[in-house]
Amino acid sequence: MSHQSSSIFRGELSKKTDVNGETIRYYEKIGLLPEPARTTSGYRVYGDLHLKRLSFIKRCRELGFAIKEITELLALVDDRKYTCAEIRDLTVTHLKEVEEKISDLRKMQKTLRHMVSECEGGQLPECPIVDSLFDS
Amino acid sequence: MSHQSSSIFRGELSKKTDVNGETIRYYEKIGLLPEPARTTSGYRVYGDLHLKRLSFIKRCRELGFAIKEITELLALVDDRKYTCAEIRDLTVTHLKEVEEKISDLRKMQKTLRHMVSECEGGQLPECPIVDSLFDS
DNA sequence: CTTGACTCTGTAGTTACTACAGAGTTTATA
DNA sequence: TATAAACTCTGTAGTAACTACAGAGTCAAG
Repeated sequence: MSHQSSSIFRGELSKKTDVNGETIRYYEKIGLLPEPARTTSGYRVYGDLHLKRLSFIKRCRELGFAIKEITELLALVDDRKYTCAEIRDLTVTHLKEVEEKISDLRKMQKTLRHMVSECEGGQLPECPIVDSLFDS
Repeated sequence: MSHQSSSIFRGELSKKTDVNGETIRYYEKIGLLPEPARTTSGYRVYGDLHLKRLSFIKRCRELGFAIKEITELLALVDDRKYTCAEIRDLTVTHLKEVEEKISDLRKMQKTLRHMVSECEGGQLPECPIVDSLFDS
């Protein structure tokens, strides 16, 4: 038996996962992270499962999943009833959202670039950017 | 003198600009849209200047400018002291923000696409997506 | 035994809106 | 003219996902 379950306080969980300490409390409050055990004085005591779960959450957030989406993913995983197809569906849906955002931002980028290219950045109060912002 | 200044209520300003009526009130509250005149009964009365300004704001928002950025743009324009270079700077800064978002989202897109491509979407509770979410 | 670093709770602030509730006003129609 | 529909008013609260306190208690080192 070589693996010991490590017990840590919030600060260390925060360090290990690179998730803000307040955010950890927040995740607990909204039910994303299960309530940990407490010391007699009330300190939260986290174990390996919390560490694993919080890392999962962090990775999902980094990939732009919304909390609600993560909740769904975790619900499937927690149930142990998920099928690969369900997880895939959620991921594909999220991927589509990401791609739509990219497409919106590309449109902005194009327009902004055009506006900037029209502008010579002179010292006069005549600006084609302002003009184009006023003409919709 | 053929141009009359049109006086309209909030609902019509909302329709003409396609900006939610509550949002108009909000813009007034935060000082983005100047307080309009009122009828004796207290109804807001908007004129052409409000229409023009709100259209400007809307166009900026569509281009992803933050309220704070729009405030800065409008301050420069209101002062009549702006130079083309200042406006250009703000726009270039914003363009860079947009481009960073695109770059972040592209990374997400790439990872998500890879995850999805690894997954066959079968009926079994074994999912490479879940695995890759758990391994950071 | 005291100092500093940690943790606890609850609450408020952030961004950019959106959505009421409850009351008064205007307008169109019968 | 009466009344009903549609509009507007105010203030407040909710949304997403945190972040930042204040004020109090706790733990570890020197």
